[in-house]
Parts: sequence; C-alpha cells; structure tokens
Amino acid sequence: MTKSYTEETMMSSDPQDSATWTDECQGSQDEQDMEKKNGALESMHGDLEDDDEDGLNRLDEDDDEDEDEEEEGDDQKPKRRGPKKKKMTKARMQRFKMRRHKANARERNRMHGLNDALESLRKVVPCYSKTQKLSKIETLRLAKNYIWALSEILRSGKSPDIMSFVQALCKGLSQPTTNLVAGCLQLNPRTFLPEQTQEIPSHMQPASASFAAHPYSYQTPGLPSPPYGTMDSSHIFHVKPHSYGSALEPFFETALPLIRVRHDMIS
DNA sequence: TAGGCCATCTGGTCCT
DNA sequence: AGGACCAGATGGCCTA
Repeated sequence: MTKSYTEETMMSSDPQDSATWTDECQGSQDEQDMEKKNGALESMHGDLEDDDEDGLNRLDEDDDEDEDEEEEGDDQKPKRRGPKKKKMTKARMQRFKMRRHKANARERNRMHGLNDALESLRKVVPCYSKTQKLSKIETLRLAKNYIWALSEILRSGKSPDIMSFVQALCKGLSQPTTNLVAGCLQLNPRTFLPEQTQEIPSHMQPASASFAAHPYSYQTPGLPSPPYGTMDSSHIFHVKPHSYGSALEPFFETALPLIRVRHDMIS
C-alpha cells in the first residue's frame, strides 16, 4: 500500500498546500524541498478522505467527534475487521498533519545527529578529506578495520609492516576508498590488495600472520575509481603532516610506547 | 543512462 | 500517549 499511494501522491504534489509547515521548516534549500513533499502529503490525505484503501484514515480512533458508522456498501467484499473506520474530518486531518510534521522533524533531527556522529568518525579515521568524503558505509568499514588494526598492534605489542597494516585497513573496502587510503599513504593500492590484484608478491606477504587473517573480511565488488582531490592525510596518525616514505614511523614512534605501557597495565 | 549515495517521508514497533 | 528507532520507498544528484 505504501508504494501505491506514495507513487500517486508524490507525483501530484501541490505546492499551494505547503503553507502549513511548522516553525522547524522554513528557509533553507532542504526545507524548500520538504515543503514540496509536504504538498504531496497534503494531497495524499486529500485522497484519503474519499478513498480509504489502506485504512489510514482510521487514525485518531479515540476522537469523539463525528462518529461515522458508514458501511462498506459493497456486499461482495468481506466485512472489515477491527475498529470501524472514521472519516477524516478537518480537525482530525489537522491533528494528523501536525503529528506527522512533528514526527518528520524529529526524524530529520535524529538523522542529522547520526550524520554528525558519522562526520566526527570520518575525522578520526584514516583518510579524512573535506572535499572527498567517504561514504557512510565506507566510513564504518574503514573505522572497523582501523579499530581492528590498532587493537592488533595493542595485542601483539609489535609494529606491523606498512603493507600489512594498510592491507588490514583496506580489507573489504571499495576500490575508490582503497585508492583514497593509498593516496593518503602515498602508496600504490595495487601493491597491497591481494583480493583486488589477484596476486601478491611473496615479499609483500604480511609479516604478521594475524594482520593477514582479518576476521571480518567480506567481498566488495571492485568499483571504478573517481578522481580524487587533494586530501589531508596528517590526521591518520594524529600527527602533523609528514613525509610518509616510511608511512607508519610517526605513528609507531609516538604511539607504540604508549600502547606498550597500556598493554602492561592491562596484563 | 545506470548505478551509487543520500535525504526525507512514512508507518510499524518498542519503550518510557 | 508520545518519542525513539527502524526499515522500506522514493526522488534528486552525481559520476562513469
């Protein structure tokens, strides 16, 4: 039912109906967009008033005004179970719209909060770039890999070689993200991705077996690589921009002693 | 033009 | 009862 009515009503949006937006919905581009869609919502309920295919207008059951005991009229159809449907009166309609607007605004805010959190995750994960943002899913994957790689360092207390570290970082990432990571580390992605290059030179085999055996691997179809802009790779190890000829050195020099200390404290 | 990504709306469900 | 959370649907934008 959702599909059918949205298909119909979204198409027939009437901008004139959008004048009733609440205070949360004024001004910006997004909001103008919303107004359009709101027009669709309004026309949708206009339809519902005389056509209750899905029983949506049974909302506000508790409403004591305007009880409507109308019968199906169609003898062929089996009688509808459940509470009897009521007409969408103007007042009922108004309240329904109000509730919907409030719920939409809450949902929007919720998603904005989620996106904010994702944005802060992007900033602490390798390869942050304002111009070339990682997609949501790639951000989560990279974050997961990053956490795994760091905890592996913590667990073993040893510094992995750059290849196995980046390999762990890029496990399951799409080709564009892999390129991004490689770009950050000034590496050629072909040199550290066995599943994407189909072959891995013996000298590139990870030094640490545990790094190679990533427990959370999954396959992502290789995707074409978009052109990437410049990116700031400095945050990857949370140090100032550096020459990453030996890309992990800054990180290991600063972080490993700390990690070892914490490791000792734990064990 | 197809496919990926995203924002938004929506109704259902669960929780307080 | 109302809010939070969720998943499905939809349309817009962008890129290969």
